[in-house]
Amino acid sequence: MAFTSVWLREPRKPGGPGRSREEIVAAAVELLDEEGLDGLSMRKLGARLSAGATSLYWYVATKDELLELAYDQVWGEMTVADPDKVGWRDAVSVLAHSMRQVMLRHPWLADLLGRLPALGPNALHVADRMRRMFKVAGFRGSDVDFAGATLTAYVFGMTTPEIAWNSAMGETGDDTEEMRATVRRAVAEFPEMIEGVDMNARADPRAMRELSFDFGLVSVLDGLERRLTT
Amino acid sequence: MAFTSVWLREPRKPGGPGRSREEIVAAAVELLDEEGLDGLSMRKLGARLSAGATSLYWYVATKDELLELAYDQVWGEMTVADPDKVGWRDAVSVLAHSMRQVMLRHPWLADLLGRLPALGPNALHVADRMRRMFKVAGFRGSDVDFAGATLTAYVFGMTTPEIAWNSAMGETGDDTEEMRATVRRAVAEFPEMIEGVDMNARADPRAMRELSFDFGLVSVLDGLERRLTT
DNA sequence: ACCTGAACACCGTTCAAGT
DNA sequence: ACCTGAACACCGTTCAAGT
Repeated sequence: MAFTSVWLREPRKPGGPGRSREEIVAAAVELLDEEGLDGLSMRKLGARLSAGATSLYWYVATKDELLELAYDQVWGEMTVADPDKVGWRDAVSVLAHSMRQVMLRHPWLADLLGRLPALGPNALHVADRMRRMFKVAGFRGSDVDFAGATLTAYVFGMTTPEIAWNSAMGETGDDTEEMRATVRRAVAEFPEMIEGVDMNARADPRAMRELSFDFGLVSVLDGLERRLTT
Repeated sequence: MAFTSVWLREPRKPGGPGRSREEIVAAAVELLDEEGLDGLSMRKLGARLSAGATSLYWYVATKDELLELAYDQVWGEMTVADPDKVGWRDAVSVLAHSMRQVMLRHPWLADLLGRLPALGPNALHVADRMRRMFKVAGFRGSDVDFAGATLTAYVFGMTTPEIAWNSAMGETGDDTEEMRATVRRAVAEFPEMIEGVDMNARADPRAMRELSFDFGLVSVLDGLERRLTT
């Protein structure tokens, strides 16, 4: 009914007997990394902690709360540089690359971003530092938020399809050759698309994605920088 | 095992007795619009077509195939302008706004983007035309794809959180006042964030999101344009 | 060719009951 | 304070059987 989040209510007092929140979250992240979002069920997580499936409900009101916790946990892996030392453009750039790497390391993140509120301490810390970066750059007022939203939208939007591609490939094995043939067939009636598929035929897809990410990131940063000079 | 998609195999010959694929897809989109991704189950969709839950498996191999069909269906709602007539920047801009509107109209799209392959005719048509736009702009080689990826990443990444916000608000009712208070509490230790929350306190959130989207879109377009002048 | 119902192996969550 | 098992109301998908 009301807007809720794990972070908006008091947690169980830690330090008692029984499992700790950290233990549970760590196990959840493990399971998510191994089996993906669909692989995480309360029963499986319970088993991994050698507990009954429903014991978890003592620590967590709902599965979504558990996901919020796991979510914030990995936000802690982001690298935030100090814009006063390295300059805002480098700081933002490092953060963007770091966000991408964390997402690639935890592919289930893509499914959660934008679906869950990001009010955990780690997520807030990153957001706080990012605001700082754009203020150092010279943005003022709402533009600070707009710039931040633009940057994260880009990174998130660029990395999500990359993850999907990875996992599609992971399941298929690396028969890139055969699948390119089928894609070419699907694309047969679209002249521009044929050109695109053919052009990328002999490129290394992994390297290509790095190039693409950097191309877009530079574009976004240039475009943001332009907002400052008027 | 192998990489699959509805679009890569022959459909049931249409025109026979029984339900048509269009009928089923239309019902699926309806149900998705009304109840969201979690609201669509094979049983509910079957009921809506006054059929047994499992009858659908005659037309569709799996639920994901059904989603692929619904997915491509709404790609058909995108507005694609002719860059030779209106210029590449306007054409891209119109497409970007259109993508956002379609996503807001079908919030479940956000959950599917990047999760499913987009090999349907409507999605390919849009991609084809977008490639055209960036070629008219002057991009060559892989840069055409990079520019397209950047643009769609931005729109997708920007609109996904907007949808999440909308649905969170939809469930809560519009007690924006109370929830801003709780957010402020969560954010208490992060000085930059406090400023951000306070600043936006009396702004109309809906108008704010339009502004934010346009700010970012102009930035992305400026940044892309800059790639052309070197 | 098309549709059905029963069945299988799962889910998240509640709750009374145990220690 | 913490944990359990049984139970409820769901899932997607398979398959033998019907018309």
